[in-house]
Amino acid sequence: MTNLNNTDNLGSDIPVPEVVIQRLPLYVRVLMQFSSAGEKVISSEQLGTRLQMTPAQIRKDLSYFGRFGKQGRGYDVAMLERQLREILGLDRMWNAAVVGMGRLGRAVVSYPGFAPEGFKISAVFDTSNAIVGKTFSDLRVQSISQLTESVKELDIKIGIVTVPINHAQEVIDALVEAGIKSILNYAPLSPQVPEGVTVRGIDPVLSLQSMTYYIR
Amino acid sequence: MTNLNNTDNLGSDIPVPEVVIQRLPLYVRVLMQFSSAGEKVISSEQLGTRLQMTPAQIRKDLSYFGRFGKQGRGYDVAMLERQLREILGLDRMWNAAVVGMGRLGRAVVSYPGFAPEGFKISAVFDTSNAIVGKTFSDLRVQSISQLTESVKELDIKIGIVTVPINHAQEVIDALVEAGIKSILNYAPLSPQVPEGVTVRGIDPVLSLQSMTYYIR
DNA sequence: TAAACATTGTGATACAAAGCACACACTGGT
DNA sequence: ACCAGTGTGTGCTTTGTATCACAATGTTTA
Repeated sequence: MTNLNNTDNLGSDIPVPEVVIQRLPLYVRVLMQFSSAGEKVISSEQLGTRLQMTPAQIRKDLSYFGRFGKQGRGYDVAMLERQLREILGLDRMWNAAVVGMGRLGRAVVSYPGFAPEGFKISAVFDTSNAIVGKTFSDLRVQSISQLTESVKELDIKIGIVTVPINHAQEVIDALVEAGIKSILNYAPLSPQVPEGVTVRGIDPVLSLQSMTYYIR
Repeated sequence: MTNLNNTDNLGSDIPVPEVVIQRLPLYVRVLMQFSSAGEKVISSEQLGTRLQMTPAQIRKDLSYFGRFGKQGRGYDVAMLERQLREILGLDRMWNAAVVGMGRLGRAVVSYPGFAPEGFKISAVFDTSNAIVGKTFSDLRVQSISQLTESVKELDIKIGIVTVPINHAQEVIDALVEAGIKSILNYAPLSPQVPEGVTVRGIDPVLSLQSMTYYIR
């Protein structure tokens, strides 16, 4: 143990490519699997096989954030998972609001996959008065006009859009207006958002439509 | 260079990048919007604004497949949509099988967005005997052991996986075994598949997990 | 303690995608 | 019939991403 004081180029401000960021959660997921299989250590090679990518790429990706491995050995599973979670901001809870309480919105609020990963749906909204006031999964549906207020009060940082396509853009505008910077969009359109706001689309039809190219 | 004999590189076999293929459905979507707004003609600039990308990129993408525009004018909306649909193989119907008839699977079969785009869910399966035999949306749940047979009989080309994570890999193996080359995977894992099989994951948690990086 | 082995971290290199910029082609007005 | 205006298609340049390949550093074995 000669020099562990590796404060190097970590503070450098070249931005990390977005593709890299998008891969980190995949690493976290595999690490969880290894962890629950009782493995203490993992190599870039093992990670690579699981994710069908080259070991080199994984090492490069990780090297953007620090030096987490040990030569001749690999990465400590628990430690690497902790580090990656911290980098991604997954070491805390995030409050989300769902807008659109139709069939899809109700499926989303009752989806059991969010909570274990630290995403809590703390408020739900709808544009239609017919639905406002009803309760789903212990959440009373609020009018969209109360969005800004609730966002502040409940410290909501994520918006999930499950309204029909014809209301999607206006709802997204409202979320942006309320200060939301991260939006998960289930509506089948490419919304217009100002710079600084991140939107990720969930769109099974788009996925299918690009797959058919390969089986034509 | 006075050679205008441009019969060229359209038949060339350099493969079209996958990113390009994935963008084509976005173009189709915007074209539909323009079409139903009564617009007859669209420019790469207009397309670009809608999709938040540069006009040049759109023109480049399209040029992989032919010359669809008219200088000084733009693209004929109806014609370009037809062309792109043909390229993507969207000028026909596709039969799909859903495997996993739990909460998620049932949501998927009753999702009204697939049919209008030519994706028909023609059979549904489950691994559990408790569910086999029941009927959802007019489809009788079959045992997974009948997969290969049904795939042939009903000309199923697409598999949609909605089983819990612990059964996902085996179900995907079964689909591959049955000759399926295109899989839409809702289970939160990166499955192992042989070369030649395309998998697209639908994974809201992954999307959220990479967004939090930017709001930390 | 030393030698054989394993695996990281990274500069250099190769490959891929995006954007620029302009010749060319079409349109519409006079 | 011409000219001004517009927007495509594409070669070239720039930017971005993935891979290679190896020195450095750790582990294991005897």
